[in-house]
Amino acid sequence: MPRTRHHREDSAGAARRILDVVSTIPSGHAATYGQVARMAGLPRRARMVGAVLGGLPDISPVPWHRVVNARGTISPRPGSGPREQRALLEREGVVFEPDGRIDLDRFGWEA
DNA sequence: ATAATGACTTTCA
DNA sequence: TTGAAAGCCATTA
Repeated sequence: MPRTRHHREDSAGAARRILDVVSTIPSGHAATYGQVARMAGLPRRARMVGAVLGGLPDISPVPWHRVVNARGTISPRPGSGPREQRALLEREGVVFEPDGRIDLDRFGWEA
């Protein structure tokens, strides 16, 4: 393993912890990127959570669809991802308001 | 080493 | 409540 002097850990370790947290989000609920980052011990790294999820293979056991942004909406991105995400969440009983947001007070994950 | 990016978040008018 | 701006940080170029 290459030594990256003065770092607490490598990105692989961080990614692993992020995915561990995401894997813990219960069906029918959603957590925010920032929340996942904090719970993974990586405060202020919401963007990294998005990057890690974006790197998941098409078929993955990780419930990536249960992660939304702080506004309670599905973060836009090119491709069919957003549509698929909403479908998966609705399939679990998560309700979307007409403005495309979900009520985090109701469906947010409280660990 | 500098600059641009982006599945983000917080602040402010 | 809303949109713009600024803040943030690892990754890429």
